[in-house]
Amino acid sequence: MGVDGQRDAAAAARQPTMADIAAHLGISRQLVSLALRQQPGASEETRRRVAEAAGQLGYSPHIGARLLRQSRSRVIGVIFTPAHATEPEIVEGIYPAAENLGYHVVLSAHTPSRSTERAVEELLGHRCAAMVVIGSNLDHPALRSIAERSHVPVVNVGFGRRNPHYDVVISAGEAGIAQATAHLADLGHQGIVYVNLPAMPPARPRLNGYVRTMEKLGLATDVVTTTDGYTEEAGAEAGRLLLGRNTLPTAVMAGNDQAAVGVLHVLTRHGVRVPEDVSLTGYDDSRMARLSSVDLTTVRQDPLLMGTAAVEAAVRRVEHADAAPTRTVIEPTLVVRGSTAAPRAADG
Amino acid sequence: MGVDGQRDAAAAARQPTMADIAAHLGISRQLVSLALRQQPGASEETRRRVAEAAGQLGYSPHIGARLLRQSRSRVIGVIFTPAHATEPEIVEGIYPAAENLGYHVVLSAHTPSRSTERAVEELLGHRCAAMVVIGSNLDHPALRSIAERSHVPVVNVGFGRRNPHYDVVISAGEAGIAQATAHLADLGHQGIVYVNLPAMPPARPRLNGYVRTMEKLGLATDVVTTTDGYTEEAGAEAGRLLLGRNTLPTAVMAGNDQAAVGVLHVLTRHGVRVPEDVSLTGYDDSRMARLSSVDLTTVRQDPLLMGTAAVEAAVRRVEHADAAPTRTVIEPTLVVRGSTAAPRAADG
DNA sequence: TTGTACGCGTTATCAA
DNA sequence: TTGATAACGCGTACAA
Repeated sequence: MGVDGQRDAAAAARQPTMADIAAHLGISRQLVSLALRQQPGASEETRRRVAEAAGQLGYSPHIGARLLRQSRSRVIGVIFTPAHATEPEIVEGIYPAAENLGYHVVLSAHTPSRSTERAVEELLGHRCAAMVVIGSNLDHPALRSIAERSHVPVVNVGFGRRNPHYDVVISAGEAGIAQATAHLADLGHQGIVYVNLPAMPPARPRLNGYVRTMEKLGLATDVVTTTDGYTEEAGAEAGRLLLGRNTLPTAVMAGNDQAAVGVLHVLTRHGVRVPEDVSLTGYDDSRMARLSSVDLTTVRQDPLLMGTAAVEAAVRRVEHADAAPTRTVIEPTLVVRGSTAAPRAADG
Repeated sequence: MGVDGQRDAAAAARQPTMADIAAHLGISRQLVSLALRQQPGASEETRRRVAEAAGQLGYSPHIGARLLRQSRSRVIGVIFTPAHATEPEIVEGIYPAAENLGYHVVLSAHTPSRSTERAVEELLGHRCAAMVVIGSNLDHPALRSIAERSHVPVVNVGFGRRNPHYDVVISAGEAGIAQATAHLADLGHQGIVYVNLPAMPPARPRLNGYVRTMEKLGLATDVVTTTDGYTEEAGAEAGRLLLGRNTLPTAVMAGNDQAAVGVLHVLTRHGVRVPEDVSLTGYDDSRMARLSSVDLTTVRQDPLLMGTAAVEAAVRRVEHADAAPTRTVIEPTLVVRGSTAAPRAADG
């Protein structure tokens, strides 16, 4: 009782531990551990009492201590950029996927003031078993270097070719843009402009999808290239370039949703109606695209699926040390909304 | 040499530890610890060799082990919603602020599939010294319960009154809206509609700011209330309500930027020009508001400042156990852009 | 300047 | 079914 009292009093100051629960119930720490982990070795009655005491004392397991003891880490580190558009949704997909496979998630933000290097360093400090890097601005050598130095499997999400150093999870940008292009051609469009955003990491496959599909359809390509960035601002720049032409095209495809919204703003502000005068498509199926006021035809990457694929690739590498890095391609789907319609010439 | 060789070989499989560095250099592990932490007790030469070996072996300190050993935790847990608009910017402000004060940051996401409770549980598992909760959808009793059960200081960012259970960091919504209202009145507007978003946690003070300022100016209040949500969709709903009226007001103030953009989309799509026909204001100075295609007059909350204030409040509570929770009000500033102008009647 | 001994909270191995 | 003991990586007295 004297010892219990001391334990209880001390527990008020710090987070309760297994020892506190054990002292509280008058049993050993180890038994508490077994009971909490649902391992064989504790009686039903003991299990019940331990669970009750844990809830009552506000016990939560010390993740660091557990990790320290266990030989193998069950932590997946995730590097992401908070301010970006699609990445948060991928993060949302990572949590349930990791949980299903029995892994923890530790997030590390990459911001203008916090380099990817720092984010990596922190994740290694948490002894993550693998790292998922979402939408980084790193090139192949940089990613390769991280994978080699960190001694843990690395999964790059968003772009990249198959390679022996890190896994890649990617949406089939070429196929997605091809679908959107074919959709516009089916509606009767012939003058289809593509707004290329070279600063966007997965810009190249999307451009390829446009060029190849147009060639296959026997249509002339018409690409507007923005100078920098790949957000609304870049789209607005493209919109102004289009307005400076003698005649507008009947359809515009933007490299992503944000740029499409930038185009939309500029066009509508100048009295051009979408889709009556110009059809418009985006890419990503971001939240903005779904707004009734935007209602953008776009291509869905399924960020949840990408998050799941990233976790599965990571866990596969963790649990099979000799497995070679893979490249997973998530097939995108066209989402037709109100921003595309047949061109007026084809109407009459 | 035999022992060193074993250490080196074993280090290839796991992350290197201080013991690996020590074995590599033939010195004691504790000396490595002193040298790495820049503590007195190691020679200049030793320090240099240790730093070199650490870099060479790819050593990074084991955060969990360090936390376990040290009596006091220097970790600040942050709960945020990845998909929200302003919160990521607050997160970006938290990192440098925490670093300045010598604290680590551990993020925990609150998503549709991951409750705040879970996020709290995980942060407690990391033995954070304090928790910062950003833009939660919890009410006062829930926050109070978290603060009491977790035994660590809690800082709520975004809304809330002063109370004895947790700190509050808030932007002065009333003052911000008052500034925007006065700005519109100065331009000559008299029929100023406020788009109230009751689902938004800090809705009340903003509404108050509008009502009180209008009364002070002797103008009639005119509030449009949305049914749910507080994003573009809610703004679009308000925009449609306004279009259904016989005459449009000359100025519309939205409860936040997202709603303002929703209003903007609906109005411009129906041929209403902003600001020529209707002036429009938002709140938050989000990235969207700064886009040249949106160019929204808004109120700046300074998310970085809020992040800094949240960290400072948390650290204060951590380092002064008997300190009472505070309420920090960040003064917002009006940002005048192109979406507001004098009404046409006042022009002639 | 360097090394020894111990403990943080947990899990794992073994014996009772 | 339970309990003693060791170990994970690190920091910190204290001794050499």
